[in-house]
Amino acid sequence: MSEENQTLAQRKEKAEALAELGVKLYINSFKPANCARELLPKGDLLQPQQAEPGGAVYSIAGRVLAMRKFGKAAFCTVADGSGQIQIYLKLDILGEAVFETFKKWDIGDIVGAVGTLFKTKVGELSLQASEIVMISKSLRPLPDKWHGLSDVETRYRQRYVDLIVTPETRETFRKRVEIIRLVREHLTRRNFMEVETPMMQPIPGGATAKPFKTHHNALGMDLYLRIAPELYLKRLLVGGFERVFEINRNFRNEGLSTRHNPEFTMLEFYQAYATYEDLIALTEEMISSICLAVNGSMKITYQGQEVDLTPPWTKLTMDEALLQVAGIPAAVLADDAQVMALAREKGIKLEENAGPGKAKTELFELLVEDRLINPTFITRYPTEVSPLARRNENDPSVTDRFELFITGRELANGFSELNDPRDQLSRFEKQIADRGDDDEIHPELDADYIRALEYGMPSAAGEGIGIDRLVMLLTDAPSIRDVILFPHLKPEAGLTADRDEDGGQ
RNA sequence: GGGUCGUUAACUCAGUCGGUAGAGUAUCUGACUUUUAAUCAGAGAGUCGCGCGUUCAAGUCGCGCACGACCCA
Repeated sequence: MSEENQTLAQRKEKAEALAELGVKLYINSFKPANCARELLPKGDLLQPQQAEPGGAVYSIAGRVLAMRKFGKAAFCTVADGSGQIQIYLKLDILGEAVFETFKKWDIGDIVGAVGTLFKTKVGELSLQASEIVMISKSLRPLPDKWHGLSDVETRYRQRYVDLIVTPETRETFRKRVEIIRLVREHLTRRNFMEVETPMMQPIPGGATAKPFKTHHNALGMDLYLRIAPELYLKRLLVGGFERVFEINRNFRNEGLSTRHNPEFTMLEFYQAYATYEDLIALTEEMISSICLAVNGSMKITYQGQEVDLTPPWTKLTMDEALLQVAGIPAAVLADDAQVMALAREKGIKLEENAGPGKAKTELFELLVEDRLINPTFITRYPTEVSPLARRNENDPSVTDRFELFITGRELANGFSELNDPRDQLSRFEKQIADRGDDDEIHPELDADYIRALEYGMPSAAGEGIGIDRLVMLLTDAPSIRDVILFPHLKPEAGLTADRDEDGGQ
């Protein structure tokens, strides 16, 4: 014990002292009948220093966040899941013995109180406790009540502490839950059915990314954590489920950044007999209405930038974007050789087999993406970079595909689906032939997917929306780690469980 | 992978030219029965991220490492 920090040692002593007074430290018999949010409005009916007429008895439970002690009386700010309420403890009412146990309370303890309501002379509704209980004794001190917890590493590693002391963090994750609920509701109302497809796949398909590899012992085979659910969802279209969606984790074995976490949440949805234009309309309506529901306005601020999500949103073809936003002359865009030359001139490294489609896409990423602050759909993506999208009827070099950009970031990607098994097979084969030196990316031929298409997949359109990025946008979060409860970090050095000889129960 | 910055008490942070480690909050003791960043008086609390080096002397200078943040690839 002597090796620990002082506070931890002192609290353990207090815990022992309480135990000697006959107070149990970790009970599960107290069930609060009320919560802060429910009681607080009752204060509107009271004048300062007035007790609630009728003297109804309420009970609450929560964590002590602050204490103001006066020798023979005290105020405690207690937080439960719904909010905060103050309890008032008085020697006269509780009696010597109980008040003595209260003196061993600490900030951070989870306690229960039973009592009546009154308003203090400064006008704060308070529960005057007639009974108090210790529900769970806290052994570690909470961060500074005024400055809070600002060390981001601790906020990510010990999210539980962050959630206790940072209201903004609680708010962000409540919003996240609400956003996902609204997405689900939006699609369900339109007769989409929510499904679950494999997270472990023998062939990681549906995107180009490095997968995580794992091994199934009983089957004696390698499996990959999915990089996308796309090919399974489209198998369901073949099966006759005409509108499906999945909100779940994808895994990509790549770098971490403020926009990338190795596991992230993706919405994918597929609608039979629809085109990418239908999905553009759906996306615009869904995201703008969710923003309105969550933020009370379609005009928001993201990291100091004004963003207006009021529909209709801008729609530009990739060529139009390159012309209007990047100022690349139409004559250059129309000439494959000039496009390739321009890309090289801008320092873009193109693989030997890369064509003008790849070059345009790279130029777009370099010169246009960052500048698309208000929502913008970019359409007519080159076929070369869209292995799963349907070719445009009039121009087979581009696909019926779009991506959505907001605050310079890709938020959604959708297209009319390729359902011709012959075209799909040849594009898979090209993808495999073009595989670079990178052994970690495995474009493998998913023969079963081709077989599924051979049974006939209805015409359809499908889309993926990055949920984490959507939540970042709508909660004004600068980093993806701020919208993921437990983001990935390297293990903490030197962390061991405290195994004090008498610390356990 | 590269660059920049950071790591000092439980939390938030100071620490000058290299010369005994500081504050506020929290904690502990005492006073205080309507406070709310309660107040007043007193006290305790440090592996200065880790290691090596330079020096009579290192939180401070140098090198390496760990972890984190941001930027770049």
